[in-house]
Amino acid sequence: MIESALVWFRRDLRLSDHAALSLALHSARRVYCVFVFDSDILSALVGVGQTYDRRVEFMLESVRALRVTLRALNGELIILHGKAAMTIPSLASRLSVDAVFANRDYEPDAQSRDRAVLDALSKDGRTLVETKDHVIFERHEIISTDGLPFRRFSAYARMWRQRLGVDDLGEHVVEDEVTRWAAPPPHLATELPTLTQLGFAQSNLAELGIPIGAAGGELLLRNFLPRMADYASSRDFPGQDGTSQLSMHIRFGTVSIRRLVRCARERPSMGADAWLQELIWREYFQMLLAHQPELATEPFLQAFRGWRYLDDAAGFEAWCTGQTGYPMVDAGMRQLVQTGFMHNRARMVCASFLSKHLLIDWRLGERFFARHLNDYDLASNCGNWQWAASVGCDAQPYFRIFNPEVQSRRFDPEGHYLRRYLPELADVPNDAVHAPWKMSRNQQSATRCLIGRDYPAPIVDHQAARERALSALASVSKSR
DNA sequence: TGCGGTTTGGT
DNA sequence: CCAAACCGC
Repeated sequence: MIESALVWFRRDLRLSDHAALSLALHSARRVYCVFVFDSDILSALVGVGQTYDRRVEFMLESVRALRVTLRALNGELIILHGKAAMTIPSLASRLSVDAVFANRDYEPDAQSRDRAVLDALSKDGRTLVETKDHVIFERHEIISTDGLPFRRFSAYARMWRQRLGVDDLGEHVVEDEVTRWAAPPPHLATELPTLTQLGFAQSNLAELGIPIGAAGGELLLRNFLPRMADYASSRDFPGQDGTSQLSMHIRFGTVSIRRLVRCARERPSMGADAWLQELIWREYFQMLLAHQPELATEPFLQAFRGWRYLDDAAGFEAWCTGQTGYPMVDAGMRQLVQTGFMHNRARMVCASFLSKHLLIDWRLGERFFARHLNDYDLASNCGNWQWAASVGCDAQPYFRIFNPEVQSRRFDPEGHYLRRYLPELADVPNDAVHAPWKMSRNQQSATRCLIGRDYPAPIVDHQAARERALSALASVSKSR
């Protein structure tokens, strides 16, 4: 038992089932809690010209909620704004704690930050205790018999499921040790910065009605549980409420991943199984990136490293603004920019369109998603973009090219999703809404959707773009 | 979570 | 003759 500990909250903004907090409370007589608005991360966002960011607001409000919950248990949350690599060691020193506890973060930038924190702490004889919390299995726990990471998701998922036992899902209880909180010295800040102080303007997050904080995550989970059995069939339809809506909460740790897996296992069904499979995909990509940090910017397949994509500024602009002329692509992109979310079916179609139909570098698309996605996660985003671009680990075969019109007909037959984000298609009937360019001029007038005026003509012809992509990708694939 | 061709098994 | 299954890119 050590005398005192500091728990550093990062992307784990909850109190329940929290590995680092639980371990600290069971190891130290006095426990302090801190959250740092990391100026390195925030200024990087501002540096690329962001004036608003829904995630910063989500984080701010979730930290506020965390502080409320802590105070209700007679605890307190120290709140700092600065470079975490410097403020954490200096806070540890001011509080004279024996150790800092944090849940391990596997992203390359977080790894180097945490190494710097560890170095600084060690110089003063302190330690950084890192715990497993964000995943069920870390990168060395699920590997093939040759000691290397699995290159096929199916093999990885099979072992993941075989290995899973009750011990892996145990709750990291904190509620039984709430008497151990230490009151921070009065001169330490416990006030939240304002959005303006953090350097951001207000976004439309409040209008979107996304439940925030650990209570918000719990609310969404309870909303999903009765729908979970239908997940396998309903998740593919972007016009339906079939997905869990939990991705942002998984990203910020306002819900525990162990709790989610427990929920899936306690309610066996096709839907629960399909949902668990998606959670395993997440861990697969986390594991891959942890093994190979360069996958954040380089494709897994060597043959595509240094591959020259097309330089098509106009095409990229049309894609970003949802003006490609393909309704499923445009609806997805406009949903992304307007709400910070995009249904997964649309993500696949949009990613495929950029990398195959336009032959634009998947990294440009990855960066655009990074800028806008509320649930943005480096490992999942890079992994899925590489999958869609057919340059990744266990990627989609290069010859499988989504037809945006067919995807639209199959997964949004009534056009509900399309019309929600494309008001110019409001009067276009179902049989034409997936391919409005096929309407006659008379039909265009009658439905108040003149192609080229109210809604763009397709910027590329599907058939021609498909053949161009096939020959370009085939030449690379054959050369390796 | 492709597409366009051929095979197959039913009528 | 039809549609589902199957095959290779």
